[in-house]
Amino acid sequence: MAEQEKPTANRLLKSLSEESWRTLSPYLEEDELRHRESITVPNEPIEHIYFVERGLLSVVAPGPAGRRAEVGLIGYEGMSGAPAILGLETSPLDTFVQRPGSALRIRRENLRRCVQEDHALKESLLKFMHIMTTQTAYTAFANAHGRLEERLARWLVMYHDRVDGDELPLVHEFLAMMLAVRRPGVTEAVHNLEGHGVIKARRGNVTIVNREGLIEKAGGFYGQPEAEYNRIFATQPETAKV
Amino acid sequence: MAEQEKPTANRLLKSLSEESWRTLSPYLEEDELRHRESITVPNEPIEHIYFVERGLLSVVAPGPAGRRAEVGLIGYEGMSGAPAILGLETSPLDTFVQRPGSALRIRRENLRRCVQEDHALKESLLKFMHIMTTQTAYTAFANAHGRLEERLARWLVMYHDRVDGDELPLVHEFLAMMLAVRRPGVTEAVHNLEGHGVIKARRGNVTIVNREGLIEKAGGFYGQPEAEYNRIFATQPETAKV
DNA sequence: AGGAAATTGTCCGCTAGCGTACATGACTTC
DNA sequence: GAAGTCATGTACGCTAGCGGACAATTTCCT
Repeated sequence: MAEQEKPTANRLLKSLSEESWRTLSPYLEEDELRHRESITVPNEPIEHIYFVERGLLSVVAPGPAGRRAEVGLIGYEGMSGAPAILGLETSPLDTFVQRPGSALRIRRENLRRCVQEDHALKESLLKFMHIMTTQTAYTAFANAHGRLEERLARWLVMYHDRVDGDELPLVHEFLAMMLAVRRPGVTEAVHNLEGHGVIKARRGNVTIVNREGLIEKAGGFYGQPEAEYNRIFATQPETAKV
Repeated sequence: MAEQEKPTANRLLKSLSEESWRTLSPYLEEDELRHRESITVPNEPIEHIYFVERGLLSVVAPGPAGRRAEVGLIGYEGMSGAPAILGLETSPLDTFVQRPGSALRIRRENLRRCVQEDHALKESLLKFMHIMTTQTAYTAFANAHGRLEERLARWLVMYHDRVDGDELPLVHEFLAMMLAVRRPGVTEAVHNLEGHGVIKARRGNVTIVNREGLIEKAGGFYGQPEAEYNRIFATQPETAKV
């Protein structure tokens, strides 16, 4: 089966071999991703694993005093709940719908069964897990070194990668939470980026005007995990055709 | 084989089933961990995977302008080069010896063969990979929210977890690099912690005086990945006996 | 012992971003 | 179209930590 024929927009699923797809597909069901819906609750059993088709998931590390920081962003290129591949029931991290859309989902037990009988499937999914780890590592890096404006720019580009179109429905308050900074700080940084003409901001919306310029504004903090994704999934024969 | 009998101090290896140990052990060779030795070079083939027995490895994300930030710390509880389990040849991250010691190491191709024929072995090692991801996620969290003193305290406790004794041979310059902060900032934070009597600092050395107090000084940033490790590896029958 | 090197202590002005509060503007609801 | 809610703009004093420089100290090497 050529990947174009697989009835999904998920890049990870599309990269699977025909056989792996046959293993998995009977258990996949279409599901809507509703705004702010919780996909996995920290330390509670993961029920479903989601292969995103449209929309965005955020993975967040919850800490003391209700503080949180985003450690991962998942779009149509990936899946939620990676620990489930390893047979783990839970994870301390929190995953929720950040931008509504849709996904193919599978029950944890079924995924578990699939990856146990289909080794190649397991390998593919684990490779995505590596990408997520890389993303998290570079988020730690950016948090340590990056200025607010750079981190914001990085984040906007990462968001842009994962959705159609240049209009990102976002409010400052939410950005502040994701970046673990103060809301007026975001307002100021948005103004600066807009002043440089790389984005255009309206109430509840950021539009990417000049993606390349925005990447420059990210000051070198964008790109490493993305390069890793392309490196790894480009060597899969099924994606090489894209 | 009771785990106590396995000739290794590595907690991950000790947690393996008798069978998995038999799969792996023929390929393991003792190796010295020399100070600052490079264990894996970013984007170059991983040659060996190290199961640490004594000493410490640091995993670092290298970024533009020679900037770097630590995203993982590995002692006798873990292993280096997790991506190799997945069949990946390389990783963008850097691993080096932070504190000299010794390890059992295995060639990447051999590890790969072992995990392909021994499913349970693969599962165990992958579970450690999950721990590393969790550690990285909470490093990102601490980098985003924590003050320098809190991050330093967290780091010292994590170091303390992974070595024998309370004497940590450390210079401020190095701590500054790990935490991605300015060296005099470390000096000041060390003084503060010493002023509270939780550590004692001498040239090239930090001694843990009051571990519990130090954890408090970490302001809630220490503990989540460690809890996850204990949760996951305590359910392994082999470690339950310890 | 004497000089070199490494490590730590300290100081300066500076900046990013905080915490807080409040005002303005925009969209929604009835 | 009035009231209410949500989102954004802005201001102010404050603090942590920066960048850089330099001095003091300890250890190492010869």
